[in-house]
Amino acid sequence: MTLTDLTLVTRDEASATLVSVPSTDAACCAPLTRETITAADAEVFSRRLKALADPVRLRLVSIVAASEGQEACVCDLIEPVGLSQPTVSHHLKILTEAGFLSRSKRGTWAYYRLVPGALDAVAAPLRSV
Amino acid sequence: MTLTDLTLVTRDEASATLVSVPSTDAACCAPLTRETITAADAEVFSRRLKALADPVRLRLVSIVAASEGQEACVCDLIEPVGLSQPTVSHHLKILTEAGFLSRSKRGTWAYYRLVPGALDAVAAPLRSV
DNA sequence: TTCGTGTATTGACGTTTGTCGATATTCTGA
DNA sequence: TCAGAATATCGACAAACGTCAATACACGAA
Repeated sequence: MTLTDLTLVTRDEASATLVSVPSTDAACCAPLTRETITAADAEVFSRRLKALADPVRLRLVSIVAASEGQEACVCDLIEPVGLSQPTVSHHLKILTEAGFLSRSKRGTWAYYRLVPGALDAVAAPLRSV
Repeated sequence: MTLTDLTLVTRDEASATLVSVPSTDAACCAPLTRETITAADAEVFSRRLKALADPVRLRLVSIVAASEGQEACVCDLIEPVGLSQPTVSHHLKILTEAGFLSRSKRGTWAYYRLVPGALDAVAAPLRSV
């Protein structure tokens, strides 16, 4: 899990609210505009956003979602994004560790699949209603 | 505008789809899972996500939204995030240039306000329905 | 077991990012 | 006009990031 390396206290000279425990909300936290996000929740949420905030990774997610059976192997993704195989694997790892993709190996091929609801969970805290 | 430094063609040895023009969709692009995002749209969308993908900036957006009249001056934001004034101004600039906040100066104070619909516009392409 | 193929990891490199102190800018009030 | 206050910009620095070539690993086929 990516949560294991989460630093709960980044600046201990700051206020006590920075030490609060992350929300147990599946979507990480309440809508940003409804109540002030805690420092811990902001850390968790920004981690997920960072994983998505790269043009190559956005394309990978999109291509996987649009593929036959919502899954694709690495070999199918190298040519569309135009990067080296190690780089593509690296991006896929980041997306997988962030919970957006799941990996299943069949033979020598590694198939990546979109995790249902993962994108919606990120979108939820951004919605105003 | 931040769009002026957008490099439409990053790798000309890649496929022709990388050279396509960005979508005119207000939300930047169609849902990621509905159709494959173009390289240009991915560049634009990742720029907005990057602006949001920082724990301090998430807190700033959240605090501004929760403030009286949905606006706050820099002086109100320094203490809650526990960083220096130049750093807070820097983050506010990034959020403003990305279109999430608007700035209005009254006297020596600079008031930042949430741009209506800006967060929803980012959330839209992430939704599966 | 050995070979070939698909994928992951490692190590290196240049670029970008977040932060600060120092300083510049802009405005108010006297 | 000048002094002080709020904010923005600049320059520097360490840390994180994106990329690649080289290499290691895992698996199927012969």
